[in-house]
Amino acid sequence: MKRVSLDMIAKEVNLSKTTVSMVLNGKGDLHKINPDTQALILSVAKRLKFRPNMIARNLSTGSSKTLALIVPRIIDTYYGLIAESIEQLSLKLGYQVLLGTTHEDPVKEKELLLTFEAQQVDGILIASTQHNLEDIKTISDAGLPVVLFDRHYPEADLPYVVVDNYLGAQKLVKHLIESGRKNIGYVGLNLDLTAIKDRQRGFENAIEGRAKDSNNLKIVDHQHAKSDCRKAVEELILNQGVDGIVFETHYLALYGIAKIREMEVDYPGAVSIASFGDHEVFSIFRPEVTALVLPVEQIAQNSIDMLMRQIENKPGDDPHLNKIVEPSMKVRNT
Amino acid sequence: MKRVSLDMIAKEVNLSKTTVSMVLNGKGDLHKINPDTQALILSVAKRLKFRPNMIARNLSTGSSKTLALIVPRIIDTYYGLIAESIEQLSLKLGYQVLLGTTHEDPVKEKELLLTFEAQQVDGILIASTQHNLEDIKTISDAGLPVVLFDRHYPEADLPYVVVDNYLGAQKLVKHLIESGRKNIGYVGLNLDLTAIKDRQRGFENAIEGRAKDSNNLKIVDHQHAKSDCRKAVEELILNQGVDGIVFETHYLALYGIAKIREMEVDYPGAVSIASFGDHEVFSIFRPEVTALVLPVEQIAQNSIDMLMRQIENKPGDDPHLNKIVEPSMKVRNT
DNA sequence: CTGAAAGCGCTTACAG
DNA sequence: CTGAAAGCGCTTACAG
Repeated sequence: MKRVSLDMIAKEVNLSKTTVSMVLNGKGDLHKINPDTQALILSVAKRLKFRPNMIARNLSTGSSKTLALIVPRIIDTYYGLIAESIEQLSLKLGYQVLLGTTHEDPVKEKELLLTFEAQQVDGILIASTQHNLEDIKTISDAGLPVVLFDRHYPEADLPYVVVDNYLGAQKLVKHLIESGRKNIGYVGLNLDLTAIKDRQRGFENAIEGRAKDSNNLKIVDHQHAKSDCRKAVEELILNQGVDGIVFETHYLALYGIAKIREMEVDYPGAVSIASFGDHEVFSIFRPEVTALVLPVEQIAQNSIDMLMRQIENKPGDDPHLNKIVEPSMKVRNT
Repeated sequence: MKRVSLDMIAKEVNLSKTTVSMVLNGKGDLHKINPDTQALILSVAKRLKFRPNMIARNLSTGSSKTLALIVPRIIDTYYGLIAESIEQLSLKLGYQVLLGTTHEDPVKEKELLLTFEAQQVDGILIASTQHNLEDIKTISDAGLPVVLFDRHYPEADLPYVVVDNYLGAQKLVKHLIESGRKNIGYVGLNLDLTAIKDRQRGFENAIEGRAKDSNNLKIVDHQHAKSDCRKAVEELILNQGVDGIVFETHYLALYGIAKIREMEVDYPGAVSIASFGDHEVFSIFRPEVTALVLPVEQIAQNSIDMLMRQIENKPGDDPHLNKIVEPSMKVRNT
């Protein structure tokens, strides 16, 4: 594939690469290049369909104009939504985004981190498995901007943007209580993530004082989430007699709803539910499912902002960046 | 950020960059470099945590080792799944993937195409809006490998991998007929895509001979898919008295199911449904939803294969590549 | 207002 | 078995 280069244009117009480069980078006026010269260069570049070789430019400028985005999985619509936002925002700022998915595997995550570093990305946005602090630290210390989002390492001094999971869980419980529920259950995952623990703490704390029963808190194995969740729901309703259930994440809610529908219970009359995290089908279902919605655009925007601040970092400006974003209730019919 | 370069290693071991480069690229034996020398270089590189600057390598080799993936939207789980597969496969082959989403906007698509080309990607995988043949042609003719997937331009001579939509629609109808349905309706989108038209043709053809009524074929505006789909379902059931409905895509099925559930009909007893394209919730719903599943891994695998064949293209090997992949019925309870 | 030249960090054909 | 040197296609400090 023979592409037209700066050099070819320079020859065509009988000027130096320097001049051509300046003009084509919009620095013509800055360098006081003759307007006619500029017009000529521009027109020739257009005629020849010149597209600069970004690789060469990147090598020269030391910036690749690409960001890396690492998420557990892209088909999780929560991360999918964030990915879309980030892609849009990056593009607007002139950055491409490289995508990587870990499937919660720290080894895969480590590989991705190293590869992206080698690819000279200008920054990394990562929803980590939370089992790679070492590598992330190393990369960050080496001067490559990193922002943790959704998942962070509380013990580390790295920029992050996360949801207020504790508050979120409380909001869910509060909503159920206010709608008259007296005996609330919870179905959560056995994942070793701060986000998850915060949700469980939030639930336990909010439930305080009310018919509090540790059997109302069901933790299911994330490997067998579907069957275990169905079992948990059954127990909560049959044995614990709950009249409300909080699901720790959207897909647990999905599993739970299916189970409830099969059971002989008045739903959402006798058993009402609320999900931590929204899902596209929640507003399609009848009854529509009440959920705590996580502000994905805010997460994306803050993450990008934080990353850009680091990328454009003036030395001395060492911002201890972090942002805790507030989720909001979307009360629907359950 | 000061990184260690080939040069630093060369100085450290008192050898030339050439030798170091060869060894680090695993070509040591090929060039008969002394094994001890090799061992030394390797160990020093490791100690210094050398990571080659891919940008520099790319400029030198003329290959960026990155692929571009362009899809309408990543939160559509169908494309999400394909994206995940492609990402995995690419990584295995040593390619990173750059992501772009068009949201069905040809202008956005064109921008992405040009940017990726400038970024020197080694190949482009695209589920096109089907309104950019010119640009794709130009890029492909310039020698940049392109594979169209899911959406193709039938009039153009470009490599593609698509689903057999015509056959798929027929399978859906056949299934409904075989399960005793006599009066089948269809809800589709007003999109100007070959895939869509093939589905509608497939339906019409399969329904031939049976109580065929053009009012059984409802085309809804994709801008107001939700409300229009609900309306269509209502008409099909109330006015047309259908006992089975084929939905042209997973989200139409989602909308339709919600509507059916609200209506006073025996579902799936009196009205059974089947969806073109699977969705994660279909197996969670009770009853579980019958769907035609599109072989995403196959699509991903074939697309990558086709792209790689072009990338490694020996001149003279000008393969008219294309693959039509077969969808399969996943019969569940509806 | 414009250009010659060095440099970004690699790879590789050629030479010995 | 190893190295000097050119080259990939840009940018930019410096000079005039």
